[in-house]
Amino acid sequence: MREFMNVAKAVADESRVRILMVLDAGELCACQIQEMLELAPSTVSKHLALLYQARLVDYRKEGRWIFYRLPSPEPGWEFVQQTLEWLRQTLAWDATIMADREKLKQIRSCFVQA
Amino acid sequence: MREFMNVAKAVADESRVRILMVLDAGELCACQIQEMLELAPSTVSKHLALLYQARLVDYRKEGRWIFYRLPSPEPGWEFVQQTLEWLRQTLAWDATIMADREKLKQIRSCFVQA
DNA sequence: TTTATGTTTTGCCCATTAACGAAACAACGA
DNA sequence: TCGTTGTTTCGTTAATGGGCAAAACATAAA
Repeated sequence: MREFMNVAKAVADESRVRILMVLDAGELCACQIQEMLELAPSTVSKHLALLYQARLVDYRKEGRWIFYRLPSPEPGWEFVQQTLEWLRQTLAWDATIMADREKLKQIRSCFVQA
Repeated sequence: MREFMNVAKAVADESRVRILMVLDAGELCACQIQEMLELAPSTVSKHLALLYQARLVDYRKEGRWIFYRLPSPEPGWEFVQQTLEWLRQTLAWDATIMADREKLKQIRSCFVQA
């Protein structure tokens, strides 16, 4: 139950839901997510830490950047995938989510790795 | 998005999740739910009102009692059913939920309508 | 080494919310 | 009618949680 509640609370915030949905299109570094949400870096960092605690995102470090992505399926954590699937089905055509995807195209095109 | 967030916030509380799962076995009056959760009537009433606002429960009045139940499928609100299905799949074997079901058997057997 | 950039941690403020008790409301029974 | 029972509303309190800025941390470039 505790693990379920962690996940449920994680998706009970609009910013975090937007993060998950935009990561569905591929990994992003924290600064790209910050730019998309237009929130302070510390705020976004906290959101990402909470999503990681709930096992809803994974990350890798590369140079100065930290790239976040949705987790790959893991035995014993099927309900994480079910949660993501629930989000996809419910929010696929949501106006906010679609606008975020559009905005992200711009952000992606300006991003260059060293 | 607003409707989705209402549902997401509704299931981000353990008491409310327990209510939904126990209603999956059939309708209950508010006093039975109160007895199961061991919370003050006013607290449970507020939880039920919030679940109703999110369209996650429905109710009917009969005499002095108010019976709550899960909603039947409605066109345009498929995601409510998807949410309930997500809960069922995730929490079917949860210890808390199973204990609640057991406790409810006692509560049901003591309940007599006028 | 110093500077710049990306990220997280810390500390604080403000809004939200879960909890309760008391009071109000509703419906039945004596 | 008057109590009794079931439920909700209201008012208050304590805990939670999202937001920011500033400081700390990490890594790469100058």
